[in-house]
Amino acid sequence: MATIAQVAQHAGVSTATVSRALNKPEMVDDATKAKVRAAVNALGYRPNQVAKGLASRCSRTIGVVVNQFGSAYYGTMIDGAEHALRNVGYKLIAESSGEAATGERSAWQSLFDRQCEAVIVHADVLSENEVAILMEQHPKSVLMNRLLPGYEERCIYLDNVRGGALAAQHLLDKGHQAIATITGPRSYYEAADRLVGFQQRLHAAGVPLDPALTMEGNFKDDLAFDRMMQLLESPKPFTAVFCQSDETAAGAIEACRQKGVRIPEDISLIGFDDVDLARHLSPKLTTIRQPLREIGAASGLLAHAIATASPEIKSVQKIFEAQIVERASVRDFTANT
Amino acid sequence: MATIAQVAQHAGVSTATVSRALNKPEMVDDATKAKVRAAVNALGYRPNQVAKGLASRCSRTIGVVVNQFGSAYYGTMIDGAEHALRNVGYKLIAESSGEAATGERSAWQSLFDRQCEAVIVHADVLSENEVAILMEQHPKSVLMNRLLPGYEERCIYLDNVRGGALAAQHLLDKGHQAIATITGPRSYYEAADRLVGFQQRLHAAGVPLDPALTMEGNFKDDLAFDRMMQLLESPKPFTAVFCQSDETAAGAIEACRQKGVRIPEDISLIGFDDVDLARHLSPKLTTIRQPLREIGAASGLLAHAIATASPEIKSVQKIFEAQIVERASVRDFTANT
DNA sequence: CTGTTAGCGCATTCAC
DNA sequence: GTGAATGCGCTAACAG
Repeated sequence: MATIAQVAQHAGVSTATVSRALNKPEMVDDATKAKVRAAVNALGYRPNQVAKGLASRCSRTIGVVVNQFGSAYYGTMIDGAEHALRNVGYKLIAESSGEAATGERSAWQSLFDRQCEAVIVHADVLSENEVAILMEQHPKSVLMNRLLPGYEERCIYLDNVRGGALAAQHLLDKGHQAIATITGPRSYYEAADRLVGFQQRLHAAGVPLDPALTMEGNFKDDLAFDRMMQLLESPKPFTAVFCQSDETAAGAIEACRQKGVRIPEDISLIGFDDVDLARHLSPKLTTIRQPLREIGAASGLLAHAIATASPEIKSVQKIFEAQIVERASVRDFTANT
Repeated sequence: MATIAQVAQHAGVSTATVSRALNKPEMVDDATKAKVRAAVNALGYRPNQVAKGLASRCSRTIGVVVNQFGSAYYGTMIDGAEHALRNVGYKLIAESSGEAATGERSAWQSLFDRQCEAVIVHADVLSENEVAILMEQHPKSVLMNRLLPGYEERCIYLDNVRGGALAAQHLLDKGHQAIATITGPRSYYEAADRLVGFQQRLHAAGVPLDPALTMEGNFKDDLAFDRMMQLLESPKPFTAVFCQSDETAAGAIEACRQKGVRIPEDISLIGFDDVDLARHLSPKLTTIRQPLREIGAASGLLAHAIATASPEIKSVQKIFEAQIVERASVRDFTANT
């Protein structure tokens, strides 16, 4: 590994000139620039970005912490953030938290220890209070796909209330009147918001949501399977169920299959997220799409704006809207009346 | 951000002592250690890892480059690598290449520029020659899930030939005699190897693989759909198709559905990978499992061994074996004879 | 336009 | 056991 000093010597100039030739070409004479370039090529010199960062106090790096990488949900957001950042010449460095509160906390810290100029956090496990404390401690942080009241300016999130309402509206439009739901973990704000929106819309239409038909899941298919079984075995009749994630719907479908219940003829299902899984399920899942890639990109933009203290902080889109993606898992009762 | 100098001043000692108290506690008196600790807490001091790396010339960081994050395939491997590295006190920093050769090259370089002590590369697009050149240029690199002849010691990979053979064997065991296949891109070595193993096994059993029933896909579902349509519309009869990825199988299933072809009654399907998708497909997909997490973990271990020039380089497992996961997409002709 | 002088924050000699 | 220098590789004033 050649250093800048060696290049300088080889080119017969000072290290400062080499540095300028590389970073501020307009400040240096063409002739010397050529000499420097020649030396750089001859030695295969590559600037040490770490030293550069130390000296200039700017690392051009932004960190991101997620639960895990092995899921399309997180991966898609990271992809979005990475591309957005690449466009402005920043690098993204990712760290996973291992789905533990201590992991989230330490990853958050550690990224700043590495001189990230800002960090994007997808906090799943940390409580609202803990997140608030960390947001105070690290002002250059942005929350990805999470709303923390009081920190709206540093949050990129989906309007989950409207997402839930969308699901309800679709079901109502198709003539459903007896509706069940399998939510996410009660402690997750997304789950709570989706449920609120869902209930409100139903209520507004004079269709109450029976508590006995409201099940708490955890966004995973295994538990969803159990919940759907319970639903199917309960005496309460229903024609549709709103699943708060596509994976939840996958578990529910499996339960229906085992019970010999047809979808959508007997029971209609609507999911949430619209990850790849949704279109591979059978029947193809009607779902509420979350623009994950865009949410990731916005997080990247916001983090960059915060890092550089640019006024763009205000102009980046922070709230995203869910959209319905109609496929084949919801029966239309209004068609054959 | 407090610096080590401020801590030293606050504690009434030298910066060297602070450094030692933190990194080599046994070399410093208990009393002064206490003073240092107090100062650290009082100022909320956190060592700057970048400066630390510069001074000690070891960053305790390993890089990884993948095509994209938004797929479970890459994500799972990264998770494996991250956990393995975390156990040995190393950090993983990931960069995506955007599925382009220049991207792969530049990500590879850039991670070394950031003083990664080693980098793990999942090279998809780069040609064998180009990868070989880069492997020479950067001796501290390991290839993840790819075998590059001549560099076996720095490669972690699946025995794809055996994986292909496994698929063939399973089909033969179930009594299939007329078999089709939809491969990955011909230029990918995995695809070629899987096909070789598949063919050899078939050949050994006296069951030839008809070239007209061998289609080139790209591991994605869209193209697989088209290929399966072609297969279904061709005059050649067949009872099973080996899909070189689960997503390929998903596309094939869709084609069958549109054609009214039942799986596995009319046509049997076998996939490759065993990502989550496989068990959510309908019917549940019988597939060849690739231990992605383990492959990622081994890559992490090997990269760490190479970074620290430890003799463990030799002892980490480099070749992984595929396994068959039987589900419900293959018909058993031997059962009802 | 270019060279000299100072650091960035820390670890690591070498004396004491 | 501890402090005073020195340097990691680079950028950023300040002169000239």
